[in-house]
Amino acid sequence: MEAAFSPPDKLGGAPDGKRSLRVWLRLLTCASMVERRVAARFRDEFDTTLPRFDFLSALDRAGPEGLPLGEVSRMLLVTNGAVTGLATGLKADGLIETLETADRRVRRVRLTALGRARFAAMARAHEGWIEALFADLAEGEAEQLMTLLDRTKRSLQRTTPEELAG
Amino acid sequence: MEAAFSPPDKLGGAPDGKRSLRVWLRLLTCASMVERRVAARFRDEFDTTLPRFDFLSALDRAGPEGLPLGEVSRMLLVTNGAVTGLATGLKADGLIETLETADRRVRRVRLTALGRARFAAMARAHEGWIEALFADLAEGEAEQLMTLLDRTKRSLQRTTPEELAG
DNA sequence: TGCAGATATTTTAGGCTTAAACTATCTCCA
DNA sequence: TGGAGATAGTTTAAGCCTAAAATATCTGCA
Repeated sequence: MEAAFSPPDKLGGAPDGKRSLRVWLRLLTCASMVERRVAARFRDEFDTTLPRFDFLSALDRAGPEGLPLGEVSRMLLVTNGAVTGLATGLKADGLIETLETADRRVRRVRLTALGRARFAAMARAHEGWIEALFADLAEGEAEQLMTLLDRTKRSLQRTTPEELAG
Repeated sequence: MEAAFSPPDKLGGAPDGKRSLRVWLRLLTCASMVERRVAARFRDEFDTTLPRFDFLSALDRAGPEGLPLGEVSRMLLVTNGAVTGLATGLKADGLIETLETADRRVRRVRLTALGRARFAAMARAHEGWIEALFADLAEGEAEQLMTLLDRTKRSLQRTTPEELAG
């Protein structure tokens, strides 16, 4: 349906590649800034890290059933290896526990009571930080941004690794 | 970059905090996806990494004057320690060289001829990847996104760490 | 039934990052 | 002039990430 490449486009001034590049750099800068600040807060106020928070968040949503590590891996967009390490640490801290499963290859984990409590406090704080960071965006702007980011995400998903080859 | 967790999604009557959270998660997801794909390309086609490319890119813009490591650190938004390590590796590969400076605390570096050549090839490829990844965004959408990201960046900068305290 | 291939996780090796402590050098002013 | 404090960079300890190899277990089919 759609060409996998864009022809040279001299119509509007800057060529397409440059414009995409500028969008990407701004996107990256914003993401880095937020991440850095949030990570600092998590460290200072909860003595924890963002990946650990993300892990707990996934389990919080999953409820008492818990989740297999592979599922967590897919949700967090990180490799199995990374998840294994996080799970080890969180278990050592008593925030998660392992469940018995029929398939013994699978390691299904869920929050402990302590884990739930800790996560609730962190999530509340986290929401406040994000709200403060994005406070200058008007409601309409936020909606617009969200829509454009959705379109961006779809563009990224459509572009398979093979198409990118060159 | 870090993976996203997804908050419960209550469309419509969501309070501000939730909307900011959703914007942030989409932003993070997009940034992570691009970063992952670009990193894979750099590894497969040039046997290098994104941070190294970013370092070379900063030096390329700087020209024959080069840059002090501290300046690079500020441009890349990473700590001095990270920059020291990257510089060590790039120098070992013959891509950068150190310049004499009056202030002997300062280590000013610039691209070698080899570094310039390698960077040029990588930059060309990089631009193509980014263009392909964002290809589905119409010209107007890209402009709009850029504007909104600028506003976002300003909101982030306005929000000092102190204000974030809770 | 039994084995080949699929699947889930862990391990390993190597790179990046941070914060904080440390070294070297410079600047300023009493 | 000489030392206190600022500044630039390096080192260290610890955490996260990846890709790829290794383990363990399961499943399907001849």
